[in-house]
Amino acid sequence: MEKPHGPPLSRGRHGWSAGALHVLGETPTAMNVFSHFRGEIAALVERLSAAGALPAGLDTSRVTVEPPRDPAHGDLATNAAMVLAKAAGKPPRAIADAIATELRKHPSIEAAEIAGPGFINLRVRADFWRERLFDVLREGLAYGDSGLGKSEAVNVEYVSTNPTGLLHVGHARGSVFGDVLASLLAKAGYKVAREYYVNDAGKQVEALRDSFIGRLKQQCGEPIPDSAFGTIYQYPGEEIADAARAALAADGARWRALALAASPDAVALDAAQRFAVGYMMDRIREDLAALGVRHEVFTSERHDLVEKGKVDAALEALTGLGHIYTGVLEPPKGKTPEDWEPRPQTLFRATNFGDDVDRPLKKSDGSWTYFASDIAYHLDKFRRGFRTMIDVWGADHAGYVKRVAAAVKAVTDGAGTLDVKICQLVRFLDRGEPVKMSKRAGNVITVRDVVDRVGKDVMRLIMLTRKNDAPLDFDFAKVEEQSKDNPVFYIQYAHARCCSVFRQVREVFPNIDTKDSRLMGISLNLLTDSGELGLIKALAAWPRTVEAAAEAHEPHRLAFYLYDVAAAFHGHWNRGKDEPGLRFIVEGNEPLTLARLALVRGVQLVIASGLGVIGVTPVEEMR
RNA sequence: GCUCCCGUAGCUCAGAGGAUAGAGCAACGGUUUCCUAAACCGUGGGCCGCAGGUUCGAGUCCUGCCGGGAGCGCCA
Repeated sequence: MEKPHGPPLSRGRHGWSAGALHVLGETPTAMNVFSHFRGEIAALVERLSAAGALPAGLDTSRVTVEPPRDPAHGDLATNAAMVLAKAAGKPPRAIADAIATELRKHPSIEAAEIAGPGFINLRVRADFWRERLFDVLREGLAYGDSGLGKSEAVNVEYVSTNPTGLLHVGHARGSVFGDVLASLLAKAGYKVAREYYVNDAGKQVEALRDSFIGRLKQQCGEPIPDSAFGTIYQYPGEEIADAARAALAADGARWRALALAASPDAVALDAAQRFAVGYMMDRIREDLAALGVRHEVFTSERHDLVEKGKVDAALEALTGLGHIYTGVLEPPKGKTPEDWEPRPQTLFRATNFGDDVDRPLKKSDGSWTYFASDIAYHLDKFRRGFRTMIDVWGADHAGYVKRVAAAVKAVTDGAGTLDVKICQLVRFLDRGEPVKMSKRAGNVITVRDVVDRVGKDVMRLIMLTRKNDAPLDFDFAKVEEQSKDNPVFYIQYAHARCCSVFRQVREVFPNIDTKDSRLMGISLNLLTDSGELGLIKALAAWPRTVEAAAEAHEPHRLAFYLYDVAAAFHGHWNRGKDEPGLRFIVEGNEPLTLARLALVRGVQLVIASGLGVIGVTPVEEMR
């Protein structure tokens, strides 16, 4: 991603450890304050070693710099003294003393205090924080972009619902989660591929085809009752009737001939299947677009794997590695199915790679199992250059994680890693009452239904208000409420308030120039209030939040962060109600107003930047 | 029976191996009907399910239990 480079403003002006920073190779992207000072402290430890105050060759990899739990302790806390104590052969507090003494000489450090078992609490000078606000203004929406990923290729696969019906609400969470995770990783400097796996090879798509043909027959006048769909024909969904209508509208003669044929040949059947799958995928893509979810790669199980022989090839590879054998599985313990019979099967030695039992690769009719194509699919991703793969699945697939992770390990010979993110169920409620998920027989509530009702912004943000592996409540009454209890409203409102300040300032200062270029040229020394500095500190936490969320594959952290920033902003705004001197627009004092506008602009940019990753529109006005 | 996920304030949940564990709601007590936009300020509330272990340090990592949810040969 293109962004203006150039070192942070504090660099080089003072000369403290200027050389050491280069040794550490810190990237000149927007500063992650915490990793910045981690680097400073690591360099300092080296200098103390060189001077003989500490032993040489200390390992500083476990040194962390974090926000202290209690803000009263300062801006930053480091555990350096404690993690170095053992190797240095000195008590933590002695090391802390040495480090703190040096840190007090640092031009950006106002105070360094030793606390508890050997923490060093740092207070950073206000000037340093004010310069971080310039970082925000300079980088704009790109603030928070990170080089963390070092352009490493990562494949994120999400949604991947079967093309046998529409995208129902149950798929919304994984869709949003995957989409935002992909955006987040891109912001953190990874090269991301957004992928959808189309399961168009199994019996289910044949059943779709047959239901589609049934609908064709019905629409061509054959006496097939609606009750046949869901019984004789597997899929009852109205969308399959839509598909039939679309087919007849496009080429009536051709599809009528197929519908009325006594026994269609294989070519005709295949054409019907392709049409039905194509139609469903179009509808799914439309609904995903309405939700703002996009993919770059659609991999077809049938066309890209099976027909290209990649399933056979993958299984041959596994065989070559010695991970496949023929054997008989034990029945599942505790609950043996009625029709259980011991039978020799083609098995993958999953137990060698952390799974609990070996897994079958062939069905009794000799065809590959779904698991077999999944192995081929992940090998295919790996061969396309993705060592890191992330799959986003629904809770109902949780039991499948171990075997696929085992297969990835086996088939890539340990070189590929798979992280499966499981999204727990969403309970859709209205005023606390569960919402029925089926409208009438065979017609479930779709993602589109909900997006049409509440909008994509609400849908997306709410889906990130919980950790992926915790269940989530989606209450229609609550998410549409305009109050501070609604996180969507609360965050949007903070952004809208920022916009409102810029609109209103013209009434007081008709000719004021509030362009970023102007704001970057002013002095921020007038920002002295604790609320103002607190807001800047909140903004300065954005790069760290992006990096941490990306590393953990946890996009929900962005939503929580934005809520915190909004809370800090609303809190400061509210203080201005009682103390007019704290308001952003100060009549008769343009320099102060400009400094505060810079702060408002920073809040606006960071919220817009964060909402951008989440895929939510930052609104300029509440309505 | 086995596997995975969850268990943190009355409720819904945050919590990146660090200090005296946080937020919102609810409860309680006050303020305000202002116009800078949909309220604001404050208070109380906790064996972080239980028991061990690793660690200088565990809500966080490991093991075992207890409780809740999901899944469990060839479907996808």
